[in-house]
Amino acid sequence: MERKQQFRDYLLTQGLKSTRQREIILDAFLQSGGHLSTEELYLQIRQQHPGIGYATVHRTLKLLAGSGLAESRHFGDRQTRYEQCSGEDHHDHLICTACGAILEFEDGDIERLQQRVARQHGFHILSHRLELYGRCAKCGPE
Amino acid sequence: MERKQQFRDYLLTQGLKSTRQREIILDAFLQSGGHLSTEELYLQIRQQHPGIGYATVHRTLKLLAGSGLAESRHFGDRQTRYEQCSGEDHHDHLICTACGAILEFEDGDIERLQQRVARQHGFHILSHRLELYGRCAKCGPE
DNA sequence: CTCCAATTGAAAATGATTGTCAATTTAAGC
DNA sequence: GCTTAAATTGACAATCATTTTCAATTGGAG
Repeated sequence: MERKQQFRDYLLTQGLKSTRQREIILDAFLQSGGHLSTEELYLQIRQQHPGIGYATVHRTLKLLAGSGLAESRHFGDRQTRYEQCSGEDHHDHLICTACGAILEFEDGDIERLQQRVARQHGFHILSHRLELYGRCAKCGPE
Repeated sequence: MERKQQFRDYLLTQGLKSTRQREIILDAFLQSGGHLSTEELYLQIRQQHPGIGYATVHRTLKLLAGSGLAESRHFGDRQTRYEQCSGEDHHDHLICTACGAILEFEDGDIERLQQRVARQHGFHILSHRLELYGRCAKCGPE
């Protein structure tokens, strides 16, 4: 799988080593679908691999972020969450305050308007974060 | 001043009391301009009022958020920041990754597109957060 | 295979935030 | 103004997520 090779390449270029634990954590992360906190991933991995420590999961997630396979995000709560990212296409989030569901979306029109705002203020945008909080269709408007 | 009365009213409706400390903290907060962390406000207040404790500043900021005078925000770092808010008009942020400057802006067009996105996904938006990270005019494009 | 550097896992350290509690202060009722 | 119950304060401890430490282990280049 290409993702796994991308991670190994990243480790090589940084003078780091491939380990059994890092492979396991990478697998679990890729299978998980995204938006997991360190703790959630740790608990999940522990079921199959009780020997792997919290610190190792934490450190590996930071490596994944460095390699471009993961991106760290902070939503309302205090936990850092990591999501898979394909590398180029950016997306934003709809977050249901009732059930905690996280939906992703992209909107080129909004991005264009962001550029316009930045221009008006002499800014050069490097990245952005857009999160819409509310209630999803399932949970109803109130 | 109307703001100060708004806070006193809020305390009354909640069965809470006006105190010397809360007045001092409110004054300092209103004068500060906004985007302060608890620690920054605490350090500033301590210069004039060494007796006021960190916990009291922290608790009062939460009250201010409850009263609608302040809003808590999380930018990249782990600290909670509080900013003044007039109550109704929402604004978003341009954040310079070089010098840390925080600019505010409003853009009705973007808000309208956000509503469109929400509609498309069956969401009912209650609030949102939009932050544009980049380099400000002073710091230059790179 | 050897060896050095990187890695691991357990535990401790950190940093922001929140809780505890005895002493104090507020404000409502007299 | 005085009394009193309840809220508040401030110092300190507890908590929670995250990060570091360190001795033991492991990876992989030579």
